[in-house]
Parts: sequence; structure tokens; C-alpha cells
Amino acid sequence: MDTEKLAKIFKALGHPTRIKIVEHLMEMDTCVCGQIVNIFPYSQSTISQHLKLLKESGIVCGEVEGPKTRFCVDKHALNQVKTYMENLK
Amino acid sequence: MDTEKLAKIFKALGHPTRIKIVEHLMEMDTCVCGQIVNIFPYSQSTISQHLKLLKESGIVCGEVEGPKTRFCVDKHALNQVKTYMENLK
DNA sequence: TTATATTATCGTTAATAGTCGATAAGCGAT
DNA sequence: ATCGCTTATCGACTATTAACGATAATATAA
Repeated sequence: MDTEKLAKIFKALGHPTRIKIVEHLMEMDTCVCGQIVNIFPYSQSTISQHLKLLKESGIVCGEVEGPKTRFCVDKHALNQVKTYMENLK
Repeated sequence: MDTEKLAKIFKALGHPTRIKIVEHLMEMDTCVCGQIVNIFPYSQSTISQHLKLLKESGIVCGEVEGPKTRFCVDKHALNQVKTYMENLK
């Protein structure tokens, strides 16, 4: 994974709310936007924006499911980041 | 490591130049600011600013050594991040 | 087809980040 | 004490981010 891509993911993770969103996605496996909105004291638009950033970085993916959008952590991307960290020595 | 702290480190790593600085510090073990300036196409003040951010996040530490400042990766902080990544499942 | 539920986007505002050149501050050598 | 080297900080500028409410878009249900 090249540095640019990696930096984008780190940047996406560089906000407490987005870290918590990712953790929640890991626990729940998948989540719909509304479920995430419910657990944070932020507006729907703010959470949607955070999800957009996470998606654009590649660490999260989302697929439309009727009127909803279902998000989950991209395990492949996550593993690449994990591998990078492990090899950082 | 709490979420705020973690987010700060991820944020610090969320820029290609800063990732490369950290990689360089890992390779060289320690580096003085000027050595890092030499390998990037940015001004001394810009690199100094990046180093400051890295230091403030806790992923890098620097100690004054005469007129120079010697930087290195904080292995303890790095290990905490590594552990976090490993446990993210 | 109209209403409802869900999510995304737009427009705005305030704050933060990235970069530079210029300058200040520190130490060591002369 | 001053000069030179190294690093940090300041001020400026532009760009990006974070947050909100309002609105648009889309799909399902009635």
C-alpha cells in the first residue's frame, strides 16, 4: 500500500468520532447510517460526512440497501494497514 | 490508550510527508532536523512544523543536543498503536 | 402517486492545517 | 562578545475540516 493511500486512511482515523465509528462497525459487523447516528451526539449530516470520509479513504465500504446504506469495515484495507504497522520496525 | 490520544497519533500520521519522516526515523534510528530537511522538497520551517506535530501527538520524541535537536520514534507509543491495531477485530 | 423513512448533499461558519519566508533563540567556536 | 550553525516560532496566505440546518434524492409502503 503506497504512502498516499496509507496517509488517507490514517487521516480518516485521525478523529475520535471516526475511530469510534470504525470500532462500532467492527463490533456490529455491519451498520446502517441511522444506527450510527443514534449512538453519537451529532447530527445526521455530520455522521454522514464522517462516513463519507471513511469511505473515501477506503477503510470503510458501504452499499445501498433500499433506502438505507449499509456500512462495514473493509477488512482487506484494514489488513493492509495492520501489515504495514507490523512491518514498521 | 484512549481514543483521543489514538486519534491524535493517527492524525499525525495522516500526511504522506509525516509518514515518510517516521519511516526515515525508523530506518536511521535517530535523526537531526537538518538531515530530514535534506531529504524532502520542503522548507526547513515546514519540516520543523511536521516534526512538531509528530512530537505533540506522542509518536515521536526529540531531545535537544547542543544546537541541534535529535528526533526518534517513541517505541512505546508505537507499540501501543500496534497493539491497538492487532486487537481491532 | 403520494407520503414516509433514510441518507446524501449543499451552503454556511468557525476552526485548523499546510506552506512559505523572515526572524528569533540557542549553543559552540572563535 | 560576536559569529555561524541549527532549529523553532511568527505572520501571512490559502486550503481543508468539522459542524450544523435545510434541502434534495431515493426507495418502500400505503
